[in-house]
Amino acid sequence: MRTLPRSFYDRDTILVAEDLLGKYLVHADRAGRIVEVEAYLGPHDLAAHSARGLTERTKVMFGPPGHAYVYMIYGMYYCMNVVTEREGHASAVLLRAVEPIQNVNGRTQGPGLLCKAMGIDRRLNAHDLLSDDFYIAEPPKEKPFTIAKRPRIGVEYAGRWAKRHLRFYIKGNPFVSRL
DNA sequence: TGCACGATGAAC
DNA sequence: TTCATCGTGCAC
Repeated sequence: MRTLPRSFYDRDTILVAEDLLGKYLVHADRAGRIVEVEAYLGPHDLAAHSARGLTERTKVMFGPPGHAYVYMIYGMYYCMNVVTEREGHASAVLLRAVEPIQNVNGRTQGPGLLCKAMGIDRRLNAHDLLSDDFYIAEPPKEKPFTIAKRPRIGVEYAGRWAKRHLRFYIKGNPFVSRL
């Protein structure tokens, strides 16, 4: 499998989000096919963590593209994002669900369960995705699919940003967390 | 130094 | 609709 190059992530976040669908997320001996994601467009996007500026937690979002932004949510789950666009722009794509491909145990529907099943935790925060043990790759073979677009989950507080269709998933895939 | 609150998931 | 559970961010 071919690991996605840095240039893949150094592009418009919405394009990266849509292109991540169908790709393989690999961590150690585990692999999952990405079937649902959400785009967080930068400091101006009120639903994005980077909207409150550069902080200890969000500094990875402000860094170079192609790195993982992993944080703990509600004191019990981890969420994984892929940092996009040029350094300093602070945008990212949240991985919400994967389809089990290899050595994945348990449910993978939802960002928290996805990380649990893939063995992803805070140790992988800021990890470069152009590495040998944790990366995203072009799948060996891929059949055509339709991309569905819906509002993001759990960001009702973000005003008009909450209404935008920035969640993307593979239409008809049974591993998508929510329709 | 203290405290309110989540880009969740599961139970009721 | 409620709750578990804790790191982060900002108020004091």
